[in-house]
Amino acid sequence: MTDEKTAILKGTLDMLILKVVALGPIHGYAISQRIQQISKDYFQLQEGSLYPALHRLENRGFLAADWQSTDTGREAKFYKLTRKGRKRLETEMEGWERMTEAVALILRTAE
Amino acid sequence: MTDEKTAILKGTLDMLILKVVALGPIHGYAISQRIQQISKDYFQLQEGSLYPALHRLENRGFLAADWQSTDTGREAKFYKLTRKGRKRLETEMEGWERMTEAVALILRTAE
DNA sequence: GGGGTAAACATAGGACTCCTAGGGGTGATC
DNA sequence: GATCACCCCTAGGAGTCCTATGTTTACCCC
Repeated sequence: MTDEKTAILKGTLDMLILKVVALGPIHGYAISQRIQQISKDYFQLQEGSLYPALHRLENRGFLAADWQSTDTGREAKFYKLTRKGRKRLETEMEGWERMTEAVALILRTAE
Repeated sequence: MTDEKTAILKGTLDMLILKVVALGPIHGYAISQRIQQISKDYFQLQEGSLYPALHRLENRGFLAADWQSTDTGREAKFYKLTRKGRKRLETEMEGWERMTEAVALILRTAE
């Protein structure tokens, strides 16, 4: 059952992650916090969504990772964009623009 | 594999259909044409997506259907919005607004 | 020292949605 | 009478997100 709680539209998450990583190297756990913070709590990213997404982005060559220690003294996997990932982000953003415009065309149609 | 061809964002289709049906009673086949036309060919709705969507919208009580004949003299299943469907469309449109705003917040973040 | 909490990672399984690829019937057109 | 456009339908697969659960380590408090 698709209920109203499904906040993140399927297919959007990758773009959001790429965008946040584009702001600077960052580890997974912090990505989810950052997305939540920037979106003013609209997106509450679950870890069960986050980590699989990170792995597939890495597998596809959009992200590169290495282990470093955080401010709080723990080991964490820091991600950064690859060149391919930067391109991907661009095309995804353009696609998002076109898509939302197409939706807007329909939603604004008054008979 | 998620490639760039995936035009319709999962979860958006129901809203688009409800909106088009809200413009006036219309049968399934015409819905897909109308969506394609209004969106200036951006959305090319497949029948394998359309009909299952119509059935679930009907099952959930958002659409009501009856058979009538078209201009071209064929039998077709005409859909119209129920009261519940009209409410659903409203909440989906509000949700869409909030969601795209949240995405915009993230996409426009320039460190 | 022991217990609790937050940070940080991970995976399995289910639900849902969309698409591909079929199938079928009818009216119009050449 | 064959082809095309119209009009409906379903099964199966791929992909994405979520729930639920598990692990380890740093920190805090008593």
